[in-house]
Amino acid sequence: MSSPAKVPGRIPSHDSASSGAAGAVDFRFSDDGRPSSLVVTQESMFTIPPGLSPAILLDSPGFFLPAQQPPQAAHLQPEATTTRHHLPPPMPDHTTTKQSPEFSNSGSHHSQPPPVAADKPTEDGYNWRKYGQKQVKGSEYPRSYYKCTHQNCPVKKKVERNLDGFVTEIIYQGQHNHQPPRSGYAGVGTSGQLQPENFEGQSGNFNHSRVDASLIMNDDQLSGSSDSEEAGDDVTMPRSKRRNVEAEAFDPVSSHRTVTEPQIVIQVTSEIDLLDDGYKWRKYGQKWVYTSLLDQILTLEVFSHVIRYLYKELTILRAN
DNA sequence: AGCCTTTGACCAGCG
DNA sequence: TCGCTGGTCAAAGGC
Repeated sequence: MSSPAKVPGRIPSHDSASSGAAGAVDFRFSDDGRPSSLVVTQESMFTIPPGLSPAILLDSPGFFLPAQQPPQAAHLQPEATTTRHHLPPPMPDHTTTKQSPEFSNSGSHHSQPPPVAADKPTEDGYNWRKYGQKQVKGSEYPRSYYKCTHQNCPVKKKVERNLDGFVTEIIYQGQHNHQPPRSGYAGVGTSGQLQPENFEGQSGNFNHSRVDASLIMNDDQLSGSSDSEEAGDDVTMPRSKRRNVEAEAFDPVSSHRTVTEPQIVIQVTSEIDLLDDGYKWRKYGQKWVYTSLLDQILTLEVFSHVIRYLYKELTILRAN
């Protein structure tokens, strides 16, 4: 990536004005004007599949990956009252005794959930091997270096976590030349990796059987906000400031309170029965749930809004 | 046994 | 050339 132009942007996610944290993504462009990389901040909300180029993402309705999302049958929950337990919990760092906010307040009477694997790379569907860690100048937190463990895969990523284990920044480099291992997310195992193939060809497949998307959006973000500027009015906010705002939005106290505003929760199925949310679960039943055609249409509608919003925002930013 | 993390050393780019 | 810095290597140890 040579002399990239860094363009800040935001992914509309939770109602950041209330309690949700906004995922943020910086698109970087190479000299020829083509998107070259993504920098994702506050990763605990969204994980951008590292194998996808920004250009591909814009064409792909299913590019949001939950960092840790319990697999569920696809469904919509309009007017639902939800708590932030829907949020993928951040991954605590074992080197600190502090509990992540999500754990420390997730139900005051819950027993302490077992700590997630130490310094575990983000659960974005790929397996990573940490090959270094360093305290970089100008950064408050140590930076960890990961390589994709797939054979001959050139993808690397740099992850910065704060003392609570929250990912404060993640930078992907390169493109995967393979599909994510189907056997599960990072940390689940390394077996079952697929043979290298053109992953890009699959990127737009909305019905891909992996967990392809999980969005939690409020009504404003669904009802035409993509046509207004309000959703992106802080697009020009400096990244550092934006990060501070996001940090505030992730305040442990506020993030746990019950949210009463109408929300629509979209969760797309996963093949795996991995409920890696920090708690231990015992499965006591299984049942086929048929998603109605209406639900599927609504799901596509939501993603359509998101993609249009992102594309528009990107276009505006590039024009400036 | 195999894979992973840790961590000090080493390397390369830059001013 | 030297020092600084970010990135990578690789041995050691853990799981």
